[in-house]
Amino acid sequence: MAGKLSKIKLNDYQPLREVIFNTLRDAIIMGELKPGERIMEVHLAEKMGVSRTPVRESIRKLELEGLVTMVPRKGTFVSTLSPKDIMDVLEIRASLDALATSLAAKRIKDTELKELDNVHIQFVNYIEKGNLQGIIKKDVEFHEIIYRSSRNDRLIQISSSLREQVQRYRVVYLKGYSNTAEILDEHDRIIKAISSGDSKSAAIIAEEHIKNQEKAIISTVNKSKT
Amino acid sequence: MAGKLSKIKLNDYQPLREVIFNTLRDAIIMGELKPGERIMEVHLAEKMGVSRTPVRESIRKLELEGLVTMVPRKGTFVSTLSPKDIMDVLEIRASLDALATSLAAKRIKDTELKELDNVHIQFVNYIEKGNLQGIIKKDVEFHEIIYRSSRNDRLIQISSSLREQVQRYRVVYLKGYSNTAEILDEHDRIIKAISSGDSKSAAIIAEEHIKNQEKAIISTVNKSKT
DNA sequence: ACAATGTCTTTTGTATATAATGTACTCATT
DNA sequence: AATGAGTACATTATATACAAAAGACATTGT
Repeated sequence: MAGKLSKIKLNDYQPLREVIFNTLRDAIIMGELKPGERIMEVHLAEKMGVSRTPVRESIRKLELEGLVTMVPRKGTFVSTLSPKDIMDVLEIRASLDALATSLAAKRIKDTELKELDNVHIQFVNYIEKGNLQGIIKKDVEFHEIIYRSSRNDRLIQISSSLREQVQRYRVVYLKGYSNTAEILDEHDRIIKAISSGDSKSAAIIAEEHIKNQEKAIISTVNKSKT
Repeated sequence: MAGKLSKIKLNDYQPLREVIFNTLRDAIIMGELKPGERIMEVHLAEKMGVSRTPVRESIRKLELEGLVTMVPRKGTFVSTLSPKDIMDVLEIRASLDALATSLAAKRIKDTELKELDNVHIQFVNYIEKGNLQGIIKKDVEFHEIIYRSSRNDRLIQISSSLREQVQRYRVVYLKGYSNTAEILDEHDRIIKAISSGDSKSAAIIAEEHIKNQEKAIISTVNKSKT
């Protein structure tokens, strides 16, 4: 059991900068820190009861993730998120989701397939109950399992960063999901394609799935313009 | 002329951490810092004549780019780069290059098309002369123009980070290019597809182009095993 | 009244100091 | 001789101190 213990301890310790990084990232994604809002090191450090150093290090990482924008000797701001930005992200995600799903169709294990089924069932449940938090959670899990099953670590990493961006946009501008029925149906078809090992159609459906999101967002943007 | 002066000054100023970040990144990509090699803050700071702070901040960013690996309270090491890692990267690049090239076929401007032609001509020249440095440079430029023409900023950013990884692998393990004739032919066909606006075949050719690189690398790996 | 300049404040950029942790080595004990 | 505790050393993690730059505002000259 020593292995387990040491592993637990390893997961246990987190440097302050990691804690702060996660806190800030979540705050930005969940819209608590709004696009364009200024981030001041001293202020944050005081608020969290730490010194500026770990705060600074966290901000550097957020910068590379694109969540904040730094202007040298001026300050740091929460990145703005234009419709063009989110279109760019979705354009990429369409490709990468297609890739991940087709890889998953080839490489998924039985246990993962079962997980996928379970998560989907819970997803359907939450939709029926109208539980938005639950819906979001299970939607994220659904795609996470697929990405994990692709057996491509870097793909997992990149796509989760992209997913964050979309999530952020959704929270800040859309404030929720729409067309859940359609999403549900697409998830159904994705599961079928993966479980039958049909990587070609898995890719096609996954790509459509994202493109439909694009359309939904475009229509919302246009609506808010008029 | 005041505008020009102030503009120059603006571009001129780079925080130390940026300079260090770039220096270290290049050193890793060019194989001067070898995979697994340890990176010590004090040591680097002394060597570059600065304090530890900007060095640390640079390392944080390198970590997020995946070029170094940190173990809390132990130290930082140049990331190792297994064949599996590089296969993962190429798998993604195949998709993203296909995407970028198909987008470029739709969105490229005449001036960029001319640039592309020019770079390709220079590329051919360098191949004939056997100038390896030149070949690499023009190959990079070729793909950079295509990515730029995709008009998708995030795609540009992600793919250039992936390209760095491949480049690093090439330098560290392969120490050069092979099958230049094939690459040349593929670039030719990519230009044709883009200039005729044929996004479908542009995507297909670009994907093949990367997959051929995969094959080349796989065969080299297998060769070095025996 | 308006523009230019200077100074004052705020905030970031960099350096250094202190604390905590991991590693390696020595020495004693079995 | 092998193992384990203890200790010294190396290195990172965090905090604080100091320097430099940018922005705001007031003051002064025209």
